[in-house]
Amino acid sequence: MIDQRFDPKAHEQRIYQRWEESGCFRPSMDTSAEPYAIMIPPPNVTGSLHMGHALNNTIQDILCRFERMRGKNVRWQPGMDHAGIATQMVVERKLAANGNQDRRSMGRDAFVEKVWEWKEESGGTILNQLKRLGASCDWENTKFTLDEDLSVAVNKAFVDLYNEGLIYRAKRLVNWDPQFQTAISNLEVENKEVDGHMWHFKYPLAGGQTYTYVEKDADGNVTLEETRDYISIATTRPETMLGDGAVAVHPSDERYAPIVGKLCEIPVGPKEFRRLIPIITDEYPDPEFGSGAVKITGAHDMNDYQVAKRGNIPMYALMDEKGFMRADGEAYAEVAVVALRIAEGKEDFDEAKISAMNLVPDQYRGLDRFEARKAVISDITAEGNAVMIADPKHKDEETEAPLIPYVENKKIMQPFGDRSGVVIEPMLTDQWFVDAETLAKPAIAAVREGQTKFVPENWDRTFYNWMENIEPWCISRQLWWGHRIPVWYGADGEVFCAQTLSEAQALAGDGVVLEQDEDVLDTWFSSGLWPFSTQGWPEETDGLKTFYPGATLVTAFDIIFFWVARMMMMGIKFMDGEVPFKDIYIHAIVRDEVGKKMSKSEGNVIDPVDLIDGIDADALVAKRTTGLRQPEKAPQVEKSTRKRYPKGFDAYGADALRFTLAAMATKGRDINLSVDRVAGYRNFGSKLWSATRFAQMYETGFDASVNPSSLGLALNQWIIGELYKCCEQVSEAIEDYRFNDAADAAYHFVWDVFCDWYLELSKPILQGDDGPEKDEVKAVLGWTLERIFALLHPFMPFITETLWEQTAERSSFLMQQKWPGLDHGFFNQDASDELGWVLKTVSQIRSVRADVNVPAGAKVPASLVGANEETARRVEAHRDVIMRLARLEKFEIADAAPAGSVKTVVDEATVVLEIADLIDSGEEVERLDKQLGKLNGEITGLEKRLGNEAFVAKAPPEVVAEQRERLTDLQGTRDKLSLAREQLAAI
RNA sequence: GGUCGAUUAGCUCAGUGGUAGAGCACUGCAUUGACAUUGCAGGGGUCACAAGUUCGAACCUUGUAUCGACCACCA
Repeated sequence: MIDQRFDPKAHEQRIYQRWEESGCFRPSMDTSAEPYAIMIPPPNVTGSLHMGHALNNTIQDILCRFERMRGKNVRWQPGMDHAGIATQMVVERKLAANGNQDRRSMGRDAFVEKVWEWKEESGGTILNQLKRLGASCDWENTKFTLDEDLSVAVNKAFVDLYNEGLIYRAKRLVNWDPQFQTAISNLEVENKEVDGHMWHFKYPLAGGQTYTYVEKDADGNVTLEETRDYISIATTRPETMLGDGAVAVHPSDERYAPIVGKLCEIPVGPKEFRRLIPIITDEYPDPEFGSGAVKITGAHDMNDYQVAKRGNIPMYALMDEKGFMRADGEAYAEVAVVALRIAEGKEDFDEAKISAMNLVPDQYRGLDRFEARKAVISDITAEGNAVMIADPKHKDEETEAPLIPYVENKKIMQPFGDRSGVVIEPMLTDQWFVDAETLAKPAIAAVREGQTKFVPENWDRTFYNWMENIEPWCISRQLWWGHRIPVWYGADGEVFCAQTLSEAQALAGDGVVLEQDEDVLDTWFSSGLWPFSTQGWPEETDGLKTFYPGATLVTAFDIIFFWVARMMMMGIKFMDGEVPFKDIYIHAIVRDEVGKKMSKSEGNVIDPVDLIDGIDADALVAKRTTGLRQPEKAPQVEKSTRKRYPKGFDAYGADALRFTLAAMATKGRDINLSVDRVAGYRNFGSKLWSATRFAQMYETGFDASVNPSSLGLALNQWIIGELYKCCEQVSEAIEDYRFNDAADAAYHFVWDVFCDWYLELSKPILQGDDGPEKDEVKAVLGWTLERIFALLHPFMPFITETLWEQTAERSSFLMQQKWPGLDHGFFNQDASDELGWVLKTVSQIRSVRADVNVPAGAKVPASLVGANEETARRVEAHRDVIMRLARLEKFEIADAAPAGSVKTVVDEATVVLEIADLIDSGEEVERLDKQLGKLNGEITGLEKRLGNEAFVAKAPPEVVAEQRERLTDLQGTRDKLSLAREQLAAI
């Protein structure tokens, strides 16, 4: 006999170890079996399991276990991502904490060695957490993106793309992270709205020239006309004025037509060396916005960069890699003179010359960019070059309002590094790029042609939208942790791209001294190769042949661009045009139960491991309040956590968590995770456990063989039919990625049908005399339970495997058994009708008893009036069990009902409870009236519909017939009930 | 500005044109034998709003309102 309850802690890890040791997670490599592969989205080596991972991996595990049981050759490919920036950050912080070391003083090799040490010691806890969840990955084939074989793949991919011209080096404006001092891709930049200011400054015209500035309204009437010796500019980033190369206005802007082509002065820096820049036209400025004139700082703004390129405007870089104003090069006085000659067209320039020029005036050199901003603003204002307006604070006063500098407070979008959280600075630097546009085309086509399908399909719009507007992908990072770019330079900068140093040397020729590029590749470059690099590419391995393309990619939408798109591009490119996976299942983001994103700063994170192992309230609060960025938030977090989870979390176990996630995994977008539901599904596991215990009490034969088509009892035929129906529903739902439907179908069958009905119905037989009927029920009971174990196994692997193990001597694991319902579909309509009638009869009698307040324990005499032959037969067959479940003293066929009894109609017959003395006839009339009212409402509706000629003519005939039949049934019921009511009222 | 989505029971959510559903919560009853992590019964919804298509709309179309996500943005 199994224990009274299932204790997850006693079994989960033990069972997992047994599975792993026996090699159950390895692919069968059975050549006759259909291959089935899922590539895990490799978690960061620094990562630890969060709810998103738990959902993601539960879904993958359900698919893998399901397909494995269906006989497929399954590889769930696990591994980890080296996560360049994140990992380097972790280790750098750790070094700083332990003795103030920094990577630059250590040197590259020593630092990288440290990271490896850290990886071996602390990296990859997430993989062990996945095991706690029950993930059936092929662990023996675990890969890491920096493994030697994967690095070979990375180098080959790079070299091939380079040789085809799809990777190139260029000087471009890229997103620069001043904290990590590296370029990052567009995707790693998060644009956030922040409170900002827009300053308005005057750029004086060269040589004191003036012009007539005219503003007109929509009808062409002059609203302002004045003589100006300046052009007004608005900016949110005054410090970049130092690098302006021009002022641009729209070609159609009449206000500035008189001064286009003239020079104006940047009103900052030493007076005697003021730089002059040309006023040019470009389509970019919006005449409606600000003053209509835009300062062009090609080296520090993405839009200005385009304008500068079009107009051949020099792009002066102002900052160093830390985001400080440059302090290198010649003194400002000397450089400014050169810049003036360039602006006047008197001196030629090229890229190298411009980038060597440091146009930061001496007094700003070395300042942090935000300090420099303050200084620039105050200097310009002091000199009187700020645009002034009347102070709005004084607008109601009679005296003239004093003038103040024109500074607008407004929300501006600012780019932040998604890892560092600091403001990103566009910087002109040499970087490596992938020609993403070329690679994207076949990937777009593959989705359009249906070689790869998004599930739910509307995500393809998001995919197209991004892929069709894709920009060159910046793949070089100024980091040390990652795949070093396989490019070597000769002494004169000649480029040799090759997979190894010796190959590069061969290209360069003997004796040439080669230096390898210092940069590493974007982590996503190697992740993009994951579906084939993990299977041995570029070697033609069995793994590659068998498991490429994979079946399904399971991931969240926030990674479609980062990863999915790149795998599509790379997979098609390197695997002869074949897509890396057939389906892309995009699942929801897990939020807290009120729909808030889980975040450390909100203190609402639910750690999956806490739900599995349990955590008490104090520990939970402590966990949620430590590490908050805003300490003032902590007390609130503590309060809300204690209120919501006064007892912390029970140890619900992995199965309950998995089942919850599956049941909530609809094809919508968000999952609001409620701990109550986890508790509910933990109870479901207990229910199954105790049902098994029940079976054991009657010495049920587990491991028995049952032939569904040669059973004697309708009860058994019925439950097996229901089981198969359920198996089919679950299979179809999983195939269709409707995990919630699959979980619901299984839950409903096990609890509502099997436990609540089958077990109750079987009790009289199990507790009765020995004989063939009892033997059959015992066999079917055990057999059905075993199929239930199998059916639930993909969702609840631990408890089902434990039950399997503990109910009989087993020669193999449950996870290796056949998926139920494959071989013999069995459904007996007669048995289904018959048991349907039993269930209906019992339920209705129970309902009536409760309605008229018959004491729950009282046994009442009952009879059935108007039963046809078949019903009479059913009464004989099921009398015992009906009497037991409905608590009847007798249940007999009768010709007429005794007066004053309580009645309910089941199909053609009327059940009569002979309890006139127990009840108040007035209340009973009321009850019947209520039911009749409901019935009449429905009948009226149906009659109206069926009376509508258009309905009868146009609706499908089967629908009309169905409604007719329903109407007849309802009318029959109504007639019987109203007869009962009249009899009762007559007393 | 572009794109996608949501609005159904007190709460969290299913529901692809034909009788409005689940879990939790709530109410009443039930305690020796599988299970109180339980059982039985019950209350509770104008499916955001409006118009349209249709014999018939929670579902299709259009519009409105509110909320959300992503992308791109005005110096």
